[in-house]
Amino acid sequence: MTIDRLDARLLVLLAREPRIGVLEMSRRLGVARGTAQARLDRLRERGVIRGFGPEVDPAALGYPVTAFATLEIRQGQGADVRAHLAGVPEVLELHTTTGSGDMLCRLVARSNADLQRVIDRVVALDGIVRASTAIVMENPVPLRIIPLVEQAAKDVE
Amino acid sequence: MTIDRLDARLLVLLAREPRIGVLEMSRRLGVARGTAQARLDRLRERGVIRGFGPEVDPAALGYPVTAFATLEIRQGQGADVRAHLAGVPEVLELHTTTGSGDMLCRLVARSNADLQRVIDRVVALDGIVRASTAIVMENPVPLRIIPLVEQAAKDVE
DNA sequence: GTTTCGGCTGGGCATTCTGCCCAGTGGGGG
DNA sequence: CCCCCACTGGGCAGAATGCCCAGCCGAAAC
Repeated sequence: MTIDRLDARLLVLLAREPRIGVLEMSRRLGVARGTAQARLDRLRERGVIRGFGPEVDPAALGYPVTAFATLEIRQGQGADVRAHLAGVPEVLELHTTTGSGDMLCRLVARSNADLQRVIDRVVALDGIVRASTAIVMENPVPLRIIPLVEQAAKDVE
Repeated sequence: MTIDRLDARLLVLLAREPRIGVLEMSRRLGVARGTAQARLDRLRERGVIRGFGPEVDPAALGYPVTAFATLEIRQGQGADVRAHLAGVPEVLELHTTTGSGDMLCRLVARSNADLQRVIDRVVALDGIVRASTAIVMENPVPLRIIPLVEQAAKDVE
């Protein structure tokens, strides 16, 4: 459940230049190809690397508006709400959080006006008592993992 | 600023099996290799595909606790706060949102107890007036993009 | 109507990478 | 003290890549 410096360097390298192959990776890291290959395989096995899915920009798909909605859920309606929200394409992410039946979800929309449509669709379910929405204006720190990887590697030293 | 059905099929295919190459992709899609290559290049140029970074699971790095913190910011301190939070590895993401100087950030920690340390570090700055934290218990819908891609393709038809 | 142009096809080419194998080495744990 | 595991450095066939080409087609421009 931990990574060493070589793993960390590998992850950072992969994060910066995802398209490089195992051979090039081994060259940059200064290890044999088999080693790089084995490390990579192990990271995937252990679940550290979940996958290499393409990062798609919703804005480039025509959904430039992002918002976070906090949902207050009626007791015992959790499963219904989850299923409902999973069926809404504009819901990119859903978490259940501490607090009285609360959920937090990330939404996207084609415009601020369109956001209303999305929210209406989200709350169009009995199990949802109330929704409080915060529209994202800026994203000073986009989802990142490198600093954490480096921190995790340091903690092991 | 839009994608057609072939683009959508390509994105979905790529999301499901990220490691397949251009040749295999063209076979699955039933088009010439050059076409698949060209579509892929264009999607990257247009910014629809931002990259293929590895998806790293913080839990597997030893950070199984995720939380969202809403920060109330003192007027005019935005830049300081952004710089401060960018320097904290456990801050995976930061957004500025509508509302009075509010920000929303995603945090991870090694444990619930460790979360206290992270929050302390986050709020250790004059510019931050107050922090309200919600700990994530479940993640019924992990960050996803496929449904939105399919929706975007349908809207074009 | 006719021309032009961008996208797609299907193919060929040299280069590179992959997946898989091997024997040999070195250090740490049993 | 020995064994095991990780790493090294190498070889091999097969596959994919990057890059080129000529030809075809439909749509938009003229």
